[in-house]
Amino acid sequence: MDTETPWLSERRQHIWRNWLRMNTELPAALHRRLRADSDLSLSDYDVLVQLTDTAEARVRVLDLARALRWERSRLSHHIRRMEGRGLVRREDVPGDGRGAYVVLTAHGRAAIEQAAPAHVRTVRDLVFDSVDADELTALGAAVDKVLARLEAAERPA
Amino acid sequence: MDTETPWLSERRQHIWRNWLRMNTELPAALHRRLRADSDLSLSDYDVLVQLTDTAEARVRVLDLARALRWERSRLSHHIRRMEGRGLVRREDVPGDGRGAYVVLTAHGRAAIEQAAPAHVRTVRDLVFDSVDADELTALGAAVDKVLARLEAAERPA
DNA sequence: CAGAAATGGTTGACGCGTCACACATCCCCC
DNA sequence: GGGGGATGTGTGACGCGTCAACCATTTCTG
Repeated sequence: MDTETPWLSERRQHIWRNWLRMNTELPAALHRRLRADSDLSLSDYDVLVQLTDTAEARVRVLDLARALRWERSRLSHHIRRMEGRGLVRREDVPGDGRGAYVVLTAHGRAAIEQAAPAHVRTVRDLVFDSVDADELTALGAAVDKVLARLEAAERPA
Repeated sequence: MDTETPWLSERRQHIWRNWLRMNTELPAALHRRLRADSDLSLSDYDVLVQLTDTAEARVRVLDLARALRWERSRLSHHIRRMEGRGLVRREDVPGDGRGAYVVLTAHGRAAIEQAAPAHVRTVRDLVFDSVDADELTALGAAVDKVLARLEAAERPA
């Protein structure tokens, strides 16, 4: 506990507020555009990306949760909903009676292949086209450092 | 539509993924710590900050929504819950029969005054202590540009 | 090989955010 | 001054994320 607990400087406060604002509005904008261009939510998209990244288009639930950094239960709920829309399906794991695969369906593959180009364009349009090379480098470094700090701080908890 | 619709470069993809990850984990960490140190959620905190920023500790609902960049209905729901916990209360607006003030209660003031120092420390600990001056400058610039692009892109919609 | 503990996954309840709509009040203009 | 639209706010339904508990299976340990 500091003796004074000073507030953030004017400048830091400004950066911090804008940072927070971008943090809420950028995903919201990406989400809106993705929904406008496809029938996928941002979460659906993330799940499908993970599935298409693997050769078999088939991933164990826990591996998927780890890759997405989602809680198991969140993933389970989401998979159930995606299954209902025919984007993925569950399959038993031969060797392990507890396990379950999440498998990309043909419909799911078609959905992400149709959605991906516009989404990538949106990301480039809203983010990468806005910042120049130096800023991007600094941004990447800052992000890496904050992430490292986050992991160090939250690990022992 | 591009003829090729190229994916993002390896480097950009890396930055982008880490950016997204930080975007989800930093607020989550802030939220956890705030909850651990107080009875406030991050949203509660934001609302209370807006109220303490005004001399009268009393703000019109619509002004509050604009300041927070929240939807009116979201704010309405949230105020109802906060009212139930005694953090704020609603008051009629004398001149305008439709309007409503959101007023900070003594309990609400006590809550944020108790929570703020630790929260500010958390922000400094997790963010500002991690990045050096140059990176912070670039980060601020990048955030400003993305925000400007976002507003330009979403305005006509 | 019998428990006990760990692992993989699901479920239910609850708070939150969004969307569409409802509703009252105010303002304007004829 | 009496509609008609605009403005300010609240509500209900629904999808999502979290938390705690649960169940089935596997693995460990004696």
